[in-house]
Amino acid sequence: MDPEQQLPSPREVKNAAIAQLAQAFSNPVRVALVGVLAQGEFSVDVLAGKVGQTRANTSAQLRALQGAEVVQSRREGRRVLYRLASPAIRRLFRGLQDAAASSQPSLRDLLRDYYEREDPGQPPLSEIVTQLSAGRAVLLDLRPPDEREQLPLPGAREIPAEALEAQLERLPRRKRIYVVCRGPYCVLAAEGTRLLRASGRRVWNVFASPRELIEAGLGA
Amino acid sequence: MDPEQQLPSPREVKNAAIAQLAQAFSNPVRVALVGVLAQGEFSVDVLAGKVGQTRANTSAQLRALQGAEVVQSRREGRRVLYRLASPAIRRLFRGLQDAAASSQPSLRDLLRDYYEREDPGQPPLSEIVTQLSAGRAVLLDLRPPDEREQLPLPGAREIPAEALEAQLERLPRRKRIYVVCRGPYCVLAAEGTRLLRASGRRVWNVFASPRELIEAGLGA
DNA sequence: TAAACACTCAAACGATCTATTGACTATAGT
DNA sequence: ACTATAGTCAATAGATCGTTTGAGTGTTTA
Repeated sequence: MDPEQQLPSPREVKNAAIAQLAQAFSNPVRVALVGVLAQGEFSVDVLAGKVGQTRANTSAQLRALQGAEVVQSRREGRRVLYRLASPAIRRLFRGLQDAAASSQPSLRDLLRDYYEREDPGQPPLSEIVTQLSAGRAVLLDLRPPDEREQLPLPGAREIPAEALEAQLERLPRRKRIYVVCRGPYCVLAAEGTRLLRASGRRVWNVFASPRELIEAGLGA
Repeated sequence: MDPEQQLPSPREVKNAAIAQLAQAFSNPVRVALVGVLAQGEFSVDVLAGKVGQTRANTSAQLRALQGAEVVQSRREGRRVLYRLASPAIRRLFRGLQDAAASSQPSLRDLLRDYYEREDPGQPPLSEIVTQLSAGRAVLLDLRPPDEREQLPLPGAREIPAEALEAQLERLPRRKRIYVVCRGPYCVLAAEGTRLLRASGRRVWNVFASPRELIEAGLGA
């Protein structure tokens, strides 16, 4: 019952486990990797390209994530595919993003500019889904094709972020447009929203991930 | 719009901010400090005692936490009192504990032994509060006095964990007993629950923090 | 069987982190 | 003013981390 023992106490084991888990997220490259893996399952080379790192370093950081039981891997032919280890990890990653956004003033300012979360015109998710189902609004999916296909959004217009400027004409001028990308804090979605607003359209950046949209009933 | 720029892009800023926040939790001593600070506001020396570290190291780790905007401090006389910076941090810490508990097999085994979370006899929080209000059960608060007084639980029997064995007689033999301590993953609560069960009493370790109990209506 | 591909591993380097030591600063009490 | 108390700071040494380089391991295709 003594809280201070010489041998590793359960409390120390617990704190060490939490520290180990947090340590997995303590590096920007690993955070970027988790951010991509939140979209689906990808090979080392694809991940390396998406986060802008060498193959070797990407592999090393993935192994670090695997050691912390944040990701899992499986071999398929000559590729090795990585994915998040559990829904608990997905929730934790979202929690980290929320906490970073709401607790660090510097980031909060950046994000207010970018994401306009408290945009007063933003309806709740259920209302957005209703509008989309009724055809009173359009959903625009800015994800790159390989991420899109891992969890497609039924009925969405699909334009990869980097092609948005060139394909503006595919989008209605008057109808309400909801933009979605990797998740609530995705930079691409924020930039796309700005671009579309500048073109005079009525646009909102949905503060949710594709998964949340589907869970809210999209396409059901 | 190019996702790969040479100057720090917003995405890199965001990932770096998340990494910095996670880094604050990547050390067992800092995790222990946050765990204590989740209970209230304490001075450096008190914290050093609770986590079993020197004053200097405790101060240094607190400064690291402050740099990540996880804690704040204020001076009162010759003491400096630290506290968590925001409710967002409190939520994040809880999320980290949940994720660690549910995702790391090694820890999950340890915790199953200790916390018996899936104890089939454990009613929902609201029901527990109802039983307590009606006097059909007893709430036992095992926190040390200095933490207890930061957020007292109305109507609870107060026995610090290390005094529990000596004061067993203060507790009823037949009535249902709910044990609470620092939070759902508190080792002291788990050990206390075991001790009480061994004495033949009907005991449950409430899977909640004192704050959650009060928010569930305790004493209202 | 050889070549190409996708990835991992080992070594190595500088950078960062952790904890200790002892000196230093600020406040309160005598 | 002196002393005790509470905390911070600077220096340091050992450990860990992050990334690159080049070699090595499986797997598939030619």
